Amino acid sequence: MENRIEKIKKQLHSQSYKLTPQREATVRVLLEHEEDHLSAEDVYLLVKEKSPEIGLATVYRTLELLSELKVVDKINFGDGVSRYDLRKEGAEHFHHHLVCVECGSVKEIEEDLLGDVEKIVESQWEFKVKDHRLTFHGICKKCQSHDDDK
Amino acid sequence: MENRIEKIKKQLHSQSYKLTPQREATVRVLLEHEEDHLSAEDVYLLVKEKSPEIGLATVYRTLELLSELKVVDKINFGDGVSRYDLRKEGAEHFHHHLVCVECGSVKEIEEDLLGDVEKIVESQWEFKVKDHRLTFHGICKKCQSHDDDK
DNA sequence: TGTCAAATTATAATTATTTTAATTTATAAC
DNA sequence: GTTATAAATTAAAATAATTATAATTTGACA
Repeated sequence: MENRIEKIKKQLHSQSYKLTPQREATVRVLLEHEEDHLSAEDVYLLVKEKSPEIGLATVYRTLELLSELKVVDKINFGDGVSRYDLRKEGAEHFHHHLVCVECGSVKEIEEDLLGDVEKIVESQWEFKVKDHRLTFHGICKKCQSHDDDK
Repeated sequence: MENRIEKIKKQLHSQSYKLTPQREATVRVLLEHEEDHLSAEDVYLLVKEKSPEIGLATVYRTLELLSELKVVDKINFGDGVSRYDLRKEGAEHFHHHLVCVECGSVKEIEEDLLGDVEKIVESQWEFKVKDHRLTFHGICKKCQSHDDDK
C-alpha cells in the first residue's frame, strides 16, 4: 500500500501538485475500498472518520484532480451520483462493469473485451478511440439463483 | 411520424397511461430531434415553443415514463445531465455512442457490436445481460483533420 | 524568517431533479 | 348529461450533488 501512495505522490509532484494530508487521506480511503464504487459523499464520510476536519469540497477537488491524472476513473451508473474507482496498477483501459438490476451490486471486469470492437470503430467510423465506458445491466449470478427459489 | 405517435399512444394505453397533450408535445419534440441528444432542459425549451404552458416537472415526468416504457433511453455522458434518446423502431439494443473530447459532438452507432462480448460475459461471469451502455471517448473525424492544420 | 503561491475551510451559490399540494382534466358510473 | 373518481398537470418549494467564493492556513524557498 505504501508504495502505491509513493507512486501517486510522484505522479502528483511530476505535475507540480502536492500530496497534502487531506489528499493522502483521500487516497488511503480509495485504496482501502478498491472493490467498491464509492460516491464523493461516501469517500467524504470515510475520510472524515480518520481526518474529521476535512471538507467536502476538498474531497471533490481531490477526486477531480486524481481523475485528471488518471489515478481514478469517474463513472456514472445513471443514478445521479458520480463514483470513483482507483485504476488498477498498470491498467491501460477503463474496466467494464456489470450492474445487477435486482440487487444493485456492481462487479468489475478487468479484462479488456473491447479490443476488436475498438478496431472496428477506428476503421469504420474514423474515430480515434481514447477511452471507453462499458456497462452491462442485467442479473447477477446470485440473483439468478434466488429467482429459482420462487 | 404520425404512425409512430400512434404506436407510442398504444404502448401507453396498454399500461393504462394516457397520451395527454403535454406528453404528445414532448414526444413530437423528441421525434423532430432524433439525431440530437437532448437534455431534459433542452426538451423543455423546445416543447415550450409550441406549448408554452407546459411545466418543467411534466417534461421530467414524461421523459421518466417514456424511459420506463423503453420508448426513450436515458443516458449520461458524465457531464452532469441526463440525456434522452428515442429508441429506433424495432431496435432491441441500446445503441453505442462516440463522444468527441475535442468538440463534444456525439455520434451514434446503431449496429450492435457487442454480440460476442455479451456471450463471453454471460458464460464467463454467469451474468444475464439485459442491456448495455457503451460509449467511446476519443477524437472524431472532423477534429482529426483540424488537428492536421496545426 | 518573511513572502508568495497553493491548498483548504466554511459557507454560499448553482444546477439538475424531485416532491408537494392545489388545481385541472379526463373517464366512467349513474 | 351530471357527478364522482382517479390521473395528470402546474407552480412552487425542497432536495441532492456539485462548484464557486472569500478568508484563512500551510508549506516551500529566497
